[in-house]
Amino acid sequence: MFTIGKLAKQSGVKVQTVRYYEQIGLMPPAERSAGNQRLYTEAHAERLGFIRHARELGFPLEAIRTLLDLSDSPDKSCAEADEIARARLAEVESRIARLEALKTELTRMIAQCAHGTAADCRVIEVLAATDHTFCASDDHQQDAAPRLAP
Amino acid sequence: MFTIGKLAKQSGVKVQTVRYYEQIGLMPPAERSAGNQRLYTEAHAERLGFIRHARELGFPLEAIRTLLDLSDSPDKSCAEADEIARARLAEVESRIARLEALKTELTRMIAQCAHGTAADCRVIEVLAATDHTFCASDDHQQDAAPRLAP
DNA sequence: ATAGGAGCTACAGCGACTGTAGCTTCAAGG
DNA sequence: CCTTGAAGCTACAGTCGCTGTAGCTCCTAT
Repeated sequence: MFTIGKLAKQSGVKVQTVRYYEQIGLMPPAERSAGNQRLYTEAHAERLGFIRHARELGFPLEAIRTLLDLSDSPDKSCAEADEIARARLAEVESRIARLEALKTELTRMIAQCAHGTAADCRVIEVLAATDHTFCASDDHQQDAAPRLAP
Repeated sequence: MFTIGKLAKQSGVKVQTVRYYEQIGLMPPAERSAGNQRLYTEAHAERLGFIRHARELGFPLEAIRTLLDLSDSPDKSCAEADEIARARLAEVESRIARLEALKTELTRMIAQCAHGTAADCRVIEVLAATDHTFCASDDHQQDAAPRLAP
């Protein structure tokens, strides 16, 4: 049995985050010591490790919830897990494609910058072109702004 | 002079978002009609177009604020704009690299899934491995969870 | 006995919006 | 002229996944 601090250190997740996971029901409520401190076992550490790893792979917490449910009931079909992973893969692939388009455009913008005044700045000029005249493709949408065109 | 609805439609930004940009000072306060409705000119439309385009390229609003300031004072050096664009490019490149690593790992996970029960599911097994035994690389960090290791 | 580190709860804040409630105003049709 | 419905207004809550803070209590070492 160890405290939340040890658990956090062991798993590389912050103390606050562990409490947050408990609050949203991703981690089960921990047992408490006489002085009301949370006490954890290896089982908790494993579950938290699972969550952390899934987060590193970019799965949203709701997906992780489902994956944990599946992992808790080993007799269920893993089709759902497969589907979640495939959806995440598709997402990653589409993000890569969009980012490649961004990279192309940013590279062009920067290459053409003559390092003069803002009036002649290619970077600013490209951004100001409402018609995307200077863009290599129209695909540079929805990166940091995922809901621009819903 | 046109209303916020036309401006929003014309520029592909939502009405709420336009008001939000005004609220945070990215768009100047609009003139108002007798009945207190916002009235916009072409100049506003251009500025909003600039913002939208920059958002599509993933620039954060603070960076856009700086870029707009530069664009408003054409005599300044464009070095700052160049720097912002370069920083964004670096960010995009590092995200691509990380996403490629994720893609590799997700692909492997999915390929090994035998479509049986959760007990034998490769997807779940990989996630449960706290030591990253099954990972092709340790680089699959900080995608959807950018602050896991701050 | 005391110091200080670790734990506790509760809540605010991040970025960039989005959605809702509950109003007022405007434009078109009857 | 009146009504209706769309579009506008403000103000605020919610999204996601945490992170940070305030103001406590508790545990451990000296």
